[in-house]
Amino acid sequence: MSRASSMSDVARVAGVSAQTVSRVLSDHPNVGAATRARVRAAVEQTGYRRNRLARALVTGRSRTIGVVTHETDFYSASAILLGIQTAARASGYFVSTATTPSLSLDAIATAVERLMDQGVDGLVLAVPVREDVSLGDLTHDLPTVVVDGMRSSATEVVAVDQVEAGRVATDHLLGLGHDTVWHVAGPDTWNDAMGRTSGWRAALEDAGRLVPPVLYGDWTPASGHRNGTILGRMPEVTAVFVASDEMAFGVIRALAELGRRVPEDVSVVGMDDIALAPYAAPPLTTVRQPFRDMGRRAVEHVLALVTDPETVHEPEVVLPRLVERSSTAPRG
Amino acid sequence: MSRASSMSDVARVAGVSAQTVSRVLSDHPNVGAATRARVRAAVEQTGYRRNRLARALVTGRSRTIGVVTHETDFYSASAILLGIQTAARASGYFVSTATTPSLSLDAIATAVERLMDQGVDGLVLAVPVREDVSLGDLTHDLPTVVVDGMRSSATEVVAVDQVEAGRVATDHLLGLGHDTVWHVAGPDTWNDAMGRTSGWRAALEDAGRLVPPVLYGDWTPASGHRNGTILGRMPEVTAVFVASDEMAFGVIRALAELGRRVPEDVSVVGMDDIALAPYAAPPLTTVRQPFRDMGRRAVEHVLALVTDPETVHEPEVVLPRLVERSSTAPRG
DNA sequence: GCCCGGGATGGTGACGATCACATGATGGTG
DNA sequence: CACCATCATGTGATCGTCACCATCCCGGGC
Repeated sequence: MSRASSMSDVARVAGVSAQTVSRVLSDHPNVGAATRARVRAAVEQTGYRRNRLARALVTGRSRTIGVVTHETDFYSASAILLGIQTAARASGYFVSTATTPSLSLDAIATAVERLMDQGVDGLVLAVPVREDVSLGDLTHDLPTVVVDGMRSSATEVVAVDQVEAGRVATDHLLGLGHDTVWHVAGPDTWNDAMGRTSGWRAALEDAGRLVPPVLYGDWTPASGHRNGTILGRMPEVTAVFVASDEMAFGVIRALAELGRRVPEDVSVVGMDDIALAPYAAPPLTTVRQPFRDMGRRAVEHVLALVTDPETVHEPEVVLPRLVERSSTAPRG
Repeated sequence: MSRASSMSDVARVAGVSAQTVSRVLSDHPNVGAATRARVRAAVEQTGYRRNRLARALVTGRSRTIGVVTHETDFYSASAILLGIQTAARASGYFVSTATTPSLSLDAIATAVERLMDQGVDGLVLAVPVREDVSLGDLTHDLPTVVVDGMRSSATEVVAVDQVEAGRVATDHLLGLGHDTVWHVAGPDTWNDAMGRTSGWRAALEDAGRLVPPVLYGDWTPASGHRNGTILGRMPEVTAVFVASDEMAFGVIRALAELGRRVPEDVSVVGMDDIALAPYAAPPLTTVRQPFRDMGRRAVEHVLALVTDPETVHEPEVVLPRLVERSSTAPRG
């Protein structure tokens, strides 16, 4: 084809002005029924498709939202992205993604700028944004929702109650009779990870238990394995709360290598409830995170902000749910 | 801010015409050094950013590539997407994603149309496209590369040699002394899955072994578990080639539940080498797929097509590599 | 001294759509 | 029957950029 047909082509075929075509396509009320039908037919006949670029240029709206994610293949990231995709599509929006190789403010800012160059209407940051960062500076006041962030801050955040999540996991283990619970945490650059850690600590303190030192991982199963090797060598460790299922797989593997059985010798609770969690050995007790749902809600909220910048975020707190499987057992 | 600054704003500040600003920004040669500097300063001062939409409108290039993926959280999909993202960014391109809830031709066509509305310059289809489908009809002759497709077809495809992959896995098991190898395949709608199955069958036939009936899964661990329950009940099954690691987790779990040990009683080979594969119980022997690399190559090829539609695809065949871990052992 | 080539710049008109406003027809009302 | 509200449609300007062509100026060759 030499050139895609434009509105004036359609207008010519239908014998009306381009403006009328525009009205028909935008479902404007004030168009005669006969004209409308004629235009529809002409559109069909010419195979016309509205040019979104031209449209975006003049309206200032691209109907695209930008998503910044960390450049990893973690389950959580892809699940959130999936929720975002689905919700955006349902609302007739497009999704443009920018990954950032690092979590430094610079790298995130670069990703954001790339998306702004794209002309996105709103932004979902699926990366941790520290509380001391002014979101306005970062995003130049584009409607933005952060998926990993402190709910206490002024920024718009969609998140489950991570403190509660840490607490639920820990309480479950304490309830099984364990004296205390060890913790393999996520990187302290992530707000979600820190939230889980505080919940864990709070639960232990509330129960008057000893708070063991925190071990840190980087979300990868390999880092779980490293930490599992340490924990497995300490006979007093009977219960571990791991801040992600992927790390939990590593921990369990390391324990197995050291001859410590799960759950007979050590109980392990993960976090996320990834698709493979039920198929771990043993099936992993974990705290479910509604990733898709978070993505969906992030989109809904961004779109609300896009439509009306004055929208106030009502943080609906989603309570995480413990999914009990076989990696936890009463203290032997 | 009331309105982002435009080229004419910058031009006014620099005391030149908008055209000159455009030339400076496009690194056109014919601009005086002094003028160039002045314009650069003005750009800096006004915080000007070129409007990509307007640019795309007039040039007909959006510097965006569209990706169609299946709406799932499978590791493979997110890893490929990751490779695409990285490569696109490196080339200064943007990525817009559209997920399709089903693999029907209609659903895929809808996703493609959404992306075309977006004005993408090229397309990567990370979904299976049947050989009898005219890619041209689907994509209206937009530069397109398919990631899951038959290499034999006329379409532009980036893929590893799946037949070889199936063969490698099967040969490995036969080499360990197993009489034959059972197979849990992926859905027969996927070309990759079918390739693996043919490789498996060919390896068995070449070795003059009995070819057992194929069991089919849907890539999910749950489907692996279902099939594992069947296989585990048959004492004659000593070796299984599973078409994805995620299903392999399910198979292994089912075998464990039935009291069959891996690898002592049954050897299992997976496919993909997902991040969790080394942390399965036991660590999974599998065939590595270079997902990120495939994504990267898909982008490179699409961009070549965008630049020069006459580009001919040289299918560099990537040979898959067996990664031996502990889920396979010589026949006991 | 004249002419020519080419580097540096500016002006104009698309690109494809929408918006604000203008126009003409219609019909109901006092 | 004059008047105005309402609906249906057209006109012109505009969004921000780049392609194309015109213009100006300078230096060099003959």
